[in-house]
Amino acid sequence: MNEITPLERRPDGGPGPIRRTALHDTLVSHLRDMIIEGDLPPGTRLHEGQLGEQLGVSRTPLREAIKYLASEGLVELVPSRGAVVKRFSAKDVKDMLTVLQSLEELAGRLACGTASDAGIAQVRALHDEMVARYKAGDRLQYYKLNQQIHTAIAQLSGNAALADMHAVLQTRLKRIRFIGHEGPEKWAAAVAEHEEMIAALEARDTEKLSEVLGRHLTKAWERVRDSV
Amino acid sequence: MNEITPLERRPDGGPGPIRRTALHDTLVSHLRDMIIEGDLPPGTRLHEGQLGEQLGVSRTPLREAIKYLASEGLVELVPSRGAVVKRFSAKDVKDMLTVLQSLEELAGRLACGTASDAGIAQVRALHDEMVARYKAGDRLQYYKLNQQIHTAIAQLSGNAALADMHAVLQTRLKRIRFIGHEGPEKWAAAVAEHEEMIAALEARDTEKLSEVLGRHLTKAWERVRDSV
DNA sequence: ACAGAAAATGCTGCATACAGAATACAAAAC
DNA sequence: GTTTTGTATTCTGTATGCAGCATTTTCTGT
Repeated sequence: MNEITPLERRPDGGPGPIRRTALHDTLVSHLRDMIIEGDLPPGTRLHEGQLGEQLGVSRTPLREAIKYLASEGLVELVPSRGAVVKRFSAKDVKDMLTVLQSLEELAGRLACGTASDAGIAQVRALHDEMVARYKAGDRLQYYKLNQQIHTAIAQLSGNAALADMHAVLQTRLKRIRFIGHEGPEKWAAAVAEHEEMIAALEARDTEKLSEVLGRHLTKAWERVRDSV
Repeated sequence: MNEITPLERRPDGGPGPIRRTALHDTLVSHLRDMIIEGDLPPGTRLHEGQLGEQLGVSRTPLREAIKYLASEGLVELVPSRGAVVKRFSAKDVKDMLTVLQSLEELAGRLACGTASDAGIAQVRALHDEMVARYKAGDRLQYYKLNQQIHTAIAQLSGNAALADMHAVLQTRLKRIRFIGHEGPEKWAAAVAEHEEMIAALEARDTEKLSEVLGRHLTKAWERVRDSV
């Protein structure tokens, strides 16, 4: 997608010493994005020397970031041969969506009980923004807000472990969703489902929300099925 | 629990060059065990120089292993201050068990449909072995086989993502369960529930298995509640 | 004696250097 | 022409060294 660019190591832009302490987090996010956005397609070997030079970072922090991502499941470590970007089969994706569905149903049930009105209002705000982006035809922003909404619902559950697991799966799936270009009618259906979701959440209708979230992901599978 | 001992870096025991390629995995497992078994209690700062010297490893691979464990959620990275063993509150544990329960119910449903007879037989074998350890009063082996059974059921689902998420939560909870000393009557109840589980699995009784797994974890919370 | 500031120590974060393993290539033998 | 083996290169795996931040200790002034 993009070219591989050096890391911005001085976020404030000013002179003076570089921010050393944030390099690890920055590197992890950067690599994660590069994988999600397709700069590093599945199967690519992560060449420490080369990649490090392109990013303007030495091998040590790069290796640490790669190990971190390996534990997240985005890359695979092969002894003596470095790391490669993990490749997901269609079954893998379906399996992940199955688990995600189960987690979101749980999150929906919990959220209806424990979420604050303010929290629900925030999700509503995200949703309205997303609909605006949809109407404007801005796919990228729509996609990002979509993810944010699902993440927000997971967090509304008040269950940190649940939000964690959800985030891990969501990250692994991001790349798939990123490339999944759905047609206009399917896109419209997805937006309609989201509207149902928010309504159920505002009504704190546990069963309804759980059901819609489940249905939403079943359809999500149909939408990406052919892209995998 | 144990003393901190140097890593065994030559698993074959014989002469010749040490197995270098496995160091990362070995270190990760070793540190994980040290955390689970209480050699590194929650809140402990992981001192790179000191810990590395005790393990007989230089700082670089140690740092990589720590970053890996950070992504697994066992340790927390504090900028400029290294890593500390993560501390879980009672609510954290309850939350993790809630998610684990949801995952196991899903696994039970899937396993009843897709598991092979051979796979079920293996779980039965583990169960019988576990009962034998129970009768012998061997708590440690009982505990380990108990974990293996739950892991095995997650794997029987045939859903790799599910098994993954289950394993992550199980690992985070291992320490809690390790210290949770239940009384004889509660122990007996747990064994009885396990017997129900296996029976339901062998009968491929989806609803029953799902229900028992759910109940089993609800009770598990009651058992550890006071230990946290 | 106490409070604040300055120096000192110890640790993390990053870079570089070195050793061993895997692979690629080339030359020789069949 | 094909296979095999030796060599060279490249990359990973590990160790070490240096610089900066955090904390603690000590010194100074009131």
